[in-house]
Formats: sequence, C-alpha cells, structure tokens
Amino acid sequence: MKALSSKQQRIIEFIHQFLVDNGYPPTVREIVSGCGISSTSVVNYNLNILEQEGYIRRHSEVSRGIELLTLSPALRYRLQVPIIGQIAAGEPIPVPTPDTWDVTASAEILEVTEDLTQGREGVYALKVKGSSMVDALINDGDIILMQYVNVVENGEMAAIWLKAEKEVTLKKVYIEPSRIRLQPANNQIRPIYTEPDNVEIQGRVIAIIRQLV
Amino acid sequence: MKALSSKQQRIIEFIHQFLVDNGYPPTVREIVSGCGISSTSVVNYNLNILEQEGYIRRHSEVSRGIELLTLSPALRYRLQVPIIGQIAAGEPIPVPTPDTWDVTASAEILEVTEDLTQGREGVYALKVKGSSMVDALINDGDIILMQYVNVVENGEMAAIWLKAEKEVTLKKVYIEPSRIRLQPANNQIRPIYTEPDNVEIQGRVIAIIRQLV
DNA sequence: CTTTTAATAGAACAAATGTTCTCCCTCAAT
DNA sequence: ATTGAGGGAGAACATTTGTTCTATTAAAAG
Repeated sequence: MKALSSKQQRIIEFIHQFLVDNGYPPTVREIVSGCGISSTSVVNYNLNILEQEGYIRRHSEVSRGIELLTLSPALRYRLQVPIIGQIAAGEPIPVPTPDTWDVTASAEILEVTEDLTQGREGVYALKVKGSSMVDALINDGDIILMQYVNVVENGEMAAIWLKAEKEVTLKKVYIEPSRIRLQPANNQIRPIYTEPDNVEIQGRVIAIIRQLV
Repeated sequence: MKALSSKQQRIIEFIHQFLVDNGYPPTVREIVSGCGISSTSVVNYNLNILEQEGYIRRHSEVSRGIELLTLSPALRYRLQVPIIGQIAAGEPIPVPTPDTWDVTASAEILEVTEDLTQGREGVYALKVKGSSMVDALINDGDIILMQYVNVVENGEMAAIWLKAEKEVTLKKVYIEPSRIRLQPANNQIRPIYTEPDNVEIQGRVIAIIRQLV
C-alpha cells in the first residue's frame, strides 16, 4: 500500500463515517459534496486509485458499491477463535489441528476483539472443567485464550504438562538454575519446584474470560 | 415489535447476509431475486412494514437506503464500554454518571463483543486494584464488567458494599430467611452471613476479563 | 521552453433503482 | 353472495447514480 494523498485519506475517512452514520456507503456524488470535491470524475479517479491500492473494493455498475476493506467490521473488530476443547487437571490439553482451526467447522466459537489477542497468531480457546485451577484464580467454566507455543518468557502464564504427576496446570513459569519454579497466579500460595525434564509447555495463556450471568 | 411473517424474516436475514458479504445493503430488486419474490412492489410493501415495526430504517429515494437497526454496524460489531474507575476493597465503587457514560469522553475504553454483554443496558467496566478479591477468583489488574442494578437474583455475583465493615466485596448473593449469605466464587471458602441492612448492592457482575500477556 | 504526466472540471449518457399505479388473488367476516 | 382487508404481480415512470468523454490546469521531466 502506497501512501495516500490527503484527498484520498479524506475520502476514506468520509466513507467510514458515512457508513457508521447511515448503515450504507455513500454515492460518488455524496462523496463530492461531503469532501468538498468539485466533480464526480475526480472522485471516480481517486476511488480507482484507492481500489488499486487495496483500501476499498468497487463493484462496478452498482450504486453505492464501495466496500471498505481497511476496516471491514467483520474482519477488524471481531475475531473468531475456535473453542477446541476442555482443559482439566488430569488430561493434557487438546492440541490444535487443521480441523479444529477451521473456524467455520468448529463446534464452538468465541468472538473477541482484537485488543484481547493483540494480533497474535495461533490463538485458540479452551473451556475449564473442574475446580482444580483455583490456585490460578481460574474457575470451572472459565474460558482460557491460549496461544500455541512451546517456549515462554520468564514469568508468563503457561499451560504445563507435568509428566511425572500426569497433570496439567496453569502457572507462571520461571526458569531458575537447575530447576523450574511454577508460581500460581494467586501469590498467597507457595510455588512448586520441579525439574526441567518434567515440564512440557503446552501453550501460553493470553487471557481469561469468565462469563457470569 | 410484532411478529414477522416468514417472508419478512427471510428478507431481514437476506439483508444481513448481503451486508456481511458485500459491505453495502441490497437493492429492492436484489431482495426480489435473493428471496425468491416475484415483484419489487411486494418487497417494497414488506420493507415498509419492517420499517414500521422498527427492524429497519428506510431512506427515501436513496438507492440501497436500507439501514438494519437490529444490527447496525456501530452497535453490533464493536461495543464500547467505558472503564469508569477502579474497584478496591476499602472504597465504594464509582457510580456511573452522565460524564463517565459518554464513551467518547471516557479516558479508557474496553471493546467487547455483544455476546459478553448479551445486549444488556447500563454496562460499564472497572479495573481491579489489589489482591483483596482472590476469594472471588479475581486478581489485581482484572477487568470487571458490571451492570448498574440495585437488585440481583439469588445466586448472582454482585458488588456489595458492607456498611459496617466499610468494604466492597464481590460475592454471590443468596437471600435467606432473616439473613443474607454471601458466597465466594471459590467454593472452597466458607460463606459469610450478614444482615440485610448491612448490604448495599452496587451492581451485578457480568463478566471478568483477565489479560495476561 | 517543450513534453509528459497527474489531477481536475463539467457535461452527457445509459443503466440502476426507488416509487407508484392498477389489476388480481385469497380468505375471512358479514 | 358480497365485501373488504391483506398480500401479490407487473408495468411504467422519474430519479439517482456509475461511467465515460473531452477539455483544462499544474506540476514534473526532458
């Protein structure tokens, strides 16, 4: 995308505002008067450039046939995250597969806004089953937003499979010399320590959502 | 709103889908072919009824001048909830005022999807300060979605001001004969009991969001 | 200074489109 | 059987509206 002229930016902004206000896009002539432009052909000229640059899509011969691509509501504000399974103490968490990634085929979908995922890739959701994670301040029925990674930064909350205990747990991970410290989110509870070999990172916890009513 | 005929429901659904697919509303004639209707006047007739019933707004003489009120983009795709203050143990929660309601003037805004608020009115957000609510499985920094109400159903989580203790707490409220039981979300912790006079409901908790990374 | 290219103006055309008008059908109430 | 309301069909009309064409201006390149 190349830089836009001030007139082109003005047009994009006008289309957006018009769309929010009216629920349908403006006509060429409405852009003319709304942006203080003197001719329809000038608008037409600039709309073609905006389409070429990927900001809009034009539907030829269609009145008001302007589609805003830069902030199509469906794409920008709502993000569909598949809820691929449950997370419980006694079983490893399900791993995303091409099947479960397919949002359209997924059984359950969580709709979130972009600021929750912050544009991360590989985000999926799990439903918490049981009360085994109250030490992470996570309740039965909560939804956990996960990111599919194998390594985490020190201090990040992760889903961890403890091989010896055959148990999954959500803890803040701190790598210390020769051992790993797993710190519950509730800092009134003592951390547990274990060997690096016993720990398998299954994903990073992005966010937790608890719907109450 | 009266009940819609199957044809009218079909039209609404078609307009919605068309809008999502194309980014602009359909023409009368596109509704004709899209809904298997035989005449533009039939569509016109039903559109007028839909407007009268409050489902759409029509802009006369405007091509594609159909505004879907049931899911106007601004309302449906992103919901802006003002974060009007903090919630801590020792102080009552801030009460929404016309000022803080004004999303555009609000300092902080939380964008959520509609399934989180489920179309409720009077929703605002608070940021949790301190670890005094770990018994509600709520951590420092969590965001609480509240609804401004003075009464709650039995078993709903509410923000409660305990007058004697001068303390705000988040508990599930149960009205029992001659006393009120306040049950922490963490059911491993015992409930507390208090007199009805000591309890002031400050709002209902809709959801909790914890952003970790 | 001339030539090119980008941007603008204004008008005109053809197609798209909202609206209206008349006639028709069905069905329940009288 | 008659009437009237709700709903539908089809055509016609007047605007609205995307598009195109030509002429003009402004800036950039040669």
